Amino acid sequence: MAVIHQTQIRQEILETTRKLLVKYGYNFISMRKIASNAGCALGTIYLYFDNKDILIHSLIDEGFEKMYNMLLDETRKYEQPDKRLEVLCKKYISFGLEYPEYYEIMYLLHPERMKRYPKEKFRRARRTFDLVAEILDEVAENRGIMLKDSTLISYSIWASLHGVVTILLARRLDKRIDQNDFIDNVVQRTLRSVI
Amino acid sequence: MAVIHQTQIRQEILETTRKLLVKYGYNFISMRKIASNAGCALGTIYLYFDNKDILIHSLIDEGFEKMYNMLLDETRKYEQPDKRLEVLCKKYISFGLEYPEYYEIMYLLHPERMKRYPKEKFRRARRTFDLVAEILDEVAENRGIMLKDSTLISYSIWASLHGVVTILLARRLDKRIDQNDFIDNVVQRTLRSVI
Amino acid sequence: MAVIHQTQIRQEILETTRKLLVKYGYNFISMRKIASNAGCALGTIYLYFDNKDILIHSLIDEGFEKMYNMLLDETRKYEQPDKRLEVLCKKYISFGLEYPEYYEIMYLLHPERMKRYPKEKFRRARRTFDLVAEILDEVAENRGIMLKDSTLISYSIWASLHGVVTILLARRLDKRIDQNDFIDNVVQRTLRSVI
Amino acid sequence: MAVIHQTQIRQEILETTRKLLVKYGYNFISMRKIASNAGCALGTIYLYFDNKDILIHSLIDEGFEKMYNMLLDETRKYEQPDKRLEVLCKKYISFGLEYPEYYEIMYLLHPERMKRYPKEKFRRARRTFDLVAEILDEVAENRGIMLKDSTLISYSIWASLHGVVTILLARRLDKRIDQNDFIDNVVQRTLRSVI
DNA sequence: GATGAATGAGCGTTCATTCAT
DNA sequence: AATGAATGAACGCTCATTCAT
Repeated sequence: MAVIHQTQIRQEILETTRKLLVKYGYNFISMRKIASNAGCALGTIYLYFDNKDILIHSLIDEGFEKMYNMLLDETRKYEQPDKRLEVLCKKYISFGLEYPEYYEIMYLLHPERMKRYPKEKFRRARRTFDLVAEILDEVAENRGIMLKDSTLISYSIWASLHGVVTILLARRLDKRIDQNDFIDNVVQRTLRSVI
Repeated sequence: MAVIHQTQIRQEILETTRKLLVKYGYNFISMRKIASNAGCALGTIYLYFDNKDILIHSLIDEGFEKMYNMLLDETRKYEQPDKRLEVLCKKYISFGLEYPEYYEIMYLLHPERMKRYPKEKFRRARRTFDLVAEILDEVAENRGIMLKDSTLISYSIWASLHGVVTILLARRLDKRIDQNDFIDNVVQRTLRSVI
Repeated sequence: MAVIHQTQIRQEILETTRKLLVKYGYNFISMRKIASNAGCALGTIYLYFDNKDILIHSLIDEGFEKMYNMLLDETRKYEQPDKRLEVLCKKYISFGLEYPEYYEIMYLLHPERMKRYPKEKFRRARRTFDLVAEILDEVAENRGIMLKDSTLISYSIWASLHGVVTILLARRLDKRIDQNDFIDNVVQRTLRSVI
Repeated sequence: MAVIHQTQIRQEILETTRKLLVKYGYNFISMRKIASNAGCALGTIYLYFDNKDILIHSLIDEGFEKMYNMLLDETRKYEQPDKRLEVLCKKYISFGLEYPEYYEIMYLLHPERMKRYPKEKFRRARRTFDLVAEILDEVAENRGIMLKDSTLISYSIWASLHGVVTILLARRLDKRIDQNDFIDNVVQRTLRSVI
């Protein structure tokens, strides 16, 4: 019972933090605001998270988990390798745009500046690349060719997708350009260039 | 003499800010840290910059100027359009890696933190895209085709290059992958996919 | 227990602020001086008062309340209208001299510094004038005359009383003149001139 | 020549300070603003005034001088004692309203809080009261009575007039009351009550 | 386990004053 | 005599963290 209760408060804190993160951004959330929005006392947060960094890190973990599951679910819907790769790219971008709060803390914070974040946790992020690499191998096999280094290409593809997301999240796309055209162009270029 | 001295301190403040930006990131620099690292009093900064935003904006301006000049100089060395596009891409990435402090504030700062930034200054940023679009038109002309929208493609290319830079600056590239291979792969994919 | 403790610190802050107001005046008190004199941390003040203005406003409220009650209590002791008016005048002055800290912020603060003061609270201040007007009407009725405008005369009387208080608080009365003679003279002139 | 020049800058500084005082109020003027508005360097002010307080004090001196001269000029226009007293009262109030910047520093600053102000300078202020007392004596003589203490009555009258000015400067007069009616009522009450 | 009052370092900014030139 | 760059204490305020209850 007690354990269940603990988990409930913990989850409530995490969810509230996520909501505040999307609403106000990383720099404008405070432990006070989190506590009052989560409906618990300020001190209570510290029972579940040693400090603010660790709370944020927990969200990062959640984010990697959520993204991986979403990409996996989406790609499972299709069988054709090229199609699987296409939906993977599109879903990656839409995840970033749909969950900017996750995306920001997952990919925009410098690991070196997050001194208290255990670096081995970033390994969890790697699962996403393994998924891309896997699908790339399928694509290659399907096309009857050999990919020299599907991991390298995975990261290369990621660069383009990540570029799209960060540009859009930072609202740096020129107003004269349609967001969907922009996304489509990058995705098509990316698919076209994979050999 | 006095003027030289003025410029020295002003430059010292700008350089210190740049260094601290690399080291700690935008969110964790303060006027106090800048002052103490620059070896001047807190109030002295305000003799040269009206407020923190304007100090940062001065760096942004410098960054846009520097980047544009570097890209222009580099592309001028070559005549062949495809070559010009290639060195443009490579130089863009190397600028980002060489001047991370500029790159961060130029392209990663959230618009909400740029509220005080005079909008007309963003035009300076656009010059880079104009340069890309211009070279793209040359490439198309050279290949005897018409580009429907070189501006859209400029931004699309930018997304890939920007993705590379941000991944590398955030130290998110898997250690098993060679940084130069990564850069080359993205650049080659990018060039290959431009039609 | 906790509540009592809360109230104690809150009261300590209010009292300290009052003392510092007398000693240094509105312009030279700071949250830091208040905190150190109240024996608490700077941040603690903000647990009880959202900002400096609200802290001052709380004192203003207290002052209006206290003054009104004192005047009401004093005038209730007497029945004869002229006597009631006389004690009202004298009590007004003695309130000002006894609680200079209240008086200063109640009546000497510039409107520009009161911008955050909720305007409806000024109504509380008006109760004092209503009391004067009321007694003036009694005086007139008692003398068998009609006062054309008891509100105007209330403010006119106030001017004289306020003048006395501010002169004495600013220590501007010539040393050769006895303070009590001064007060008596103004009060007698005031009473005599009311028709 | 040099002396004349000195005096010119000194006067420019004093005038600028006065203007800024009326425009922004005592708390919002700074030595920097004074210097830039006076068209001299910041350091130059310190050649003529040891510190900010002394600069303000010089203005106080000017104010007392100016007020005395204005009251003297005005009362000299008339011969009839009661009339002379009336215009004295009215001029006093109109001086306060016309030169709020002077009035504020002359009469609203606590001498104790102006630690560096030489107290003997306040004696200059006394000339005004001497003028009132003088006219009061004329009034009494004219009416064929003896004033027991014209100095006391001078201060008593002053209290009423000072009350009017401070209420109006602090914008504390009820909006429903006409300012001129208010002034007239106090002046008439004051004149009527002088015996 | 849960609370929330209390802390104090830190923030961006202002400003009277000093002093080398 | 005149300058203005430089200083550093002070301001109002925020916030992560601690700890007695």
